[in-house]
Amino acid sequence: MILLKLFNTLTRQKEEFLPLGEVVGIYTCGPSVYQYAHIGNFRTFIFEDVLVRYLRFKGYKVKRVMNITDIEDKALATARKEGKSLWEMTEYYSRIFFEDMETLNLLPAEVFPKATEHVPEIVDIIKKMMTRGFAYCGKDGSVYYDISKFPDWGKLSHLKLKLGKKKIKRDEWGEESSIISDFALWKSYEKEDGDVFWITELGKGRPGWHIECSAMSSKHLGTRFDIHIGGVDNIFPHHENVIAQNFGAFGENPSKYWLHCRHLMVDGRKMSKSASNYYTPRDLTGMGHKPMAIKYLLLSMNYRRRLNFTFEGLREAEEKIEKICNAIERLENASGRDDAGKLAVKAMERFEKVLDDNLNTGKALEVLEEFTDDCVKQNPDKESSEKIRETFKKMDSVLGLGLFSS
RNA sequence: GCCAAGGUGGCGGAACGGCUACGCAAUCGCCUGCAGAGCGAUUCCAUUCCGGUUCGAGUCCGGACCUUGGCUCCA
Repeated sequence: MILLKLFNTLTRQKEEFLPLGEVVGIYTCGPSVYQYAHIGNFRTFIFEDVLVRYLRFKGYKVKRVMNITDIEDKALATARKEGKSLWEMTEYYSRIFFEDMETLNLLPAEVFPKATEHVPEIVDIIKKMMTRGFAYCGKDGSVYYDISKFPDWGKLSHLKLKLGKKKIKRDEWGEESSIISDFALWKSYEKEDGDVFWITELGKGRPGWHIECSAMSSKHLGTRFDIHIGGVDNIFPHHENVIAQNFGAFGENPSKYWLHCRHLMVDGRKMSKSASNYYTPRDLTGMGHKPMAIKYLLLSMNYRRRLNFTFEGLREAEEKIEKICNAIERLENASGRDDAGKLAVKAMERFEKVLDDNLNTGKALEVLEEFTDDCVKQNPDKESSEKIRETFKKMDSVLGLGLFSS
């Protein structure tokens, strides 16, 4: 079997994918459920989906965990502002998220752990860090990670920051951004938290932002698993801190491969919630665009490259999908004489080759398009048209474009 | 400022140091009762700039300029 190569942020190199054990463990940073997820977020989720599908296609068993971040400063602030309870709000946006996943034909993860349902595990892992001397209790009652104890800090993001002693409890911009700071693992209760608190051995309070990923990944995948994925904006500080935490608690980096999906741009700028220049899947479907066209567009570029979202691109994606579906439909009544079976074999080989190279979905779509063109030009006989259909099915099982569902 | 990524036709985007993809747009045909879809053909003075290496550079080296991203909200 040809090996898949993946770009590991940790080493900044493409590496051959060699799993640690029988089942490939994948942890993916899921949505923060205080807003609608936008198609930039979904670029990462779609990439993850194709990776999982492709690994299964290659015969691996995969266990994927996708966390649901249902507690953090922004979520609390949003709930307060909208006059809703945190639970009410996160429940709503989680439901929407799952609906959107289905709309985009994304496979569900094996586990969708919620931060609020893992407080005992969170407390436990913080206690481990304290026992091992990586965490301490601050004067304000919060528990902080002592960054000076972790020599490898910064290895993932390659940032050269100065060691400082500024503590960050709230997830806000520090005034001196070039100074590394101890960050909160457990945030002591404050009035604005309202009814959101847990009474634990660490006192009355709530989990910090980064800790859930350490707690939930170690619970559901063990302290060492294969792949951790997220958007590039998670590299720093989130994943850097996750690595620090795991080292503090278990003495090792939790993941062998760290994959990061680059941002989706709109009009040449990053699509983000804070810049409010984003579209959600339902914005676009509401305008009459097909979900699979959105997906097609988001897959049309290798995940490590920036992709600029335009409506022209969306329209093109729509046309390409239609073209492919039309070609498949025609095969149904094929009654020609050409033995086109070779086409299918060749296309499949190329398809795998480009995906093996760091999951280049953009090129995979090109292969799919060219294969479509080739098939249309021929007049396949019954037998080879069956082969061709099978090949389309296989490709679709990896890309999840629902080519056969209409 | 520091750390990255990148600059290719009207647009989007490929390209082991050699044969100048491909798609969109545009034009013309074929097919069609009309439309759509499909097929064929055609058009377009493209590699940010300046040096260097080479028989040969979009590709390698050096230097500018510009764009974007990260630098404690974020997929």
